[in-house]
Amino acid sequence: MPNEDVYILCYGWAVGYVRLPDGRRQILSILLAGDLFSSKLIFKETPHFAVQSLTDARFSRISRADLKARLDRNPNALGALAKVCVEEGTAADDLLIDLGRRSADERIARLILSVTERLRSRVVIREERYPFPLRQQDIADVVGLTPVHVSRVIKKFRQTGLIEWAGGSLTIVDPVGLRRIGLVD
Amino acid sequence: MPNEDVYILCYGWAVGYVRLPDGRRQILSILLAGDLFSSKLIFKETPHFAVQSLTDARFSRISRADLKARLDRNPNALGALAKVCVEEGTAADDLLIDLGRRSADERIARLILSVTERLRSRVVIREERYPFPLRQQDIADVVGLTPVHVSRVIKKFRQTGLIEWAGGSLTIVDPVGLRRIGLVD
DNA sequence: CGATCGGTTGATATGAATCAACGTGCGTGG
DNA sequence: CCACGCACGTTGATTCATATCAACCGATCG
Repeated sequence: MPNEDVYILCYGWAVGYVRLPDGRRQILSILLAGDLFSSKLIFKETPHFAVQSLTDARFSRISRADLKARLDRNPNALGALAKVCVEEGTAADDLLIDLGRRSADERIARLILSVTERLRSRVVIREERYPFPLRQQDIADVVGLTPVHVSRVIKKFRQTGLIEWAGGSLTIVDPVGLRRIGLVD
Repeated sequence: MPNEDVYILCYGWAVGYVRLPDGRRQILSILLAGDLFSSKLIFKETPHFAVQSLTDARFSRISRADLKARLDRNPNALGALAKVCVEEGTAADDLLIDLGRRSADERIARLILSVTERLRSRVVIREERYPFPLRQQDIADVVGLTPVHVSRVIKKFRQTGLIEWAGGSLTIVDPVGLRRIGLVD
């Protein structure tokens, strides 16, 4: 159904996803505090995906009409919006390349790297330890794999001393090694 | 390098793609006459992908500064641009779902359906026969498969009487059957 | 007329999925 | 406080979809 409003995640983690009728799920984006659910929804009343929180979360609602009015009045707000759109688009393109052309190891390494990178630009990180509330099922649904395969890859990453991950918090033990796997580009 | 201009495909077919250093290629979008190379490039000087034509093609160049000026002056042009951005974004999301969660058969059926759908809205089609200049390698690079696997799937589609395809032109013999494979959503 | 390009085909290999069992922590209700 | 159920992760065995390798074919073109 059409929706009058547009949402921003204020606190916590969430994902934007699509579920097919037979149960398959694809996560389109991982949302962190400060993210619009999608810039597309500013101009599109009927969303083509759903949003679900992974942690306690808060979001705020903005009336689309208000937002547009403010955009018209404030010309440099437009530039900011454009920037958000571009970032969202290139993130989608990056994920496309991952899903189309990269191996499971590469995809998961890159997911970890990209999320920690985004995290680092927003919150204070102490000694390479990041909050990481994604379940393995969620990771699987981002990178197009099975949760059991994700489990095996993560196990390998742990055993080779690349990462530590327990209780929703992650530390990258060997950033160089992880980048060697993920940063083919 | 930064680029002052922005391009529109006027005639022919092209693809926007990324090539990884080891040769792997992922096509991000199939461009038809009338398409912007990418709406992202209006606000972003350094493109993150390359474009290559599949047929004879013509494109026209527009200065980014001019375009922005025109956009400022003409408020309902902004709406048109927004629409293009949204369409581009949802197309990317659709492909993401394909690559992450759908089988080879589904992906290829959907690719055929989506391209013919776009084609139908722009040119006159006679008796379900479409121009289709993609090579199997190109199809493979869109849907994240190998050209030889694409060949096998196409063979199956031909043998089961779904499509005919030869000499760069395609006809959908059994649209219902093709949609039954591809339209799980 | 050989060379190249795109496609086809068969044999084989392999990455990831599937199926199934088990473990472990945790919240909840008795 | 215990017992149960549930969610999540792990592990092993097996299967399956797709990749890889290699040969060949037909059309096109210089």
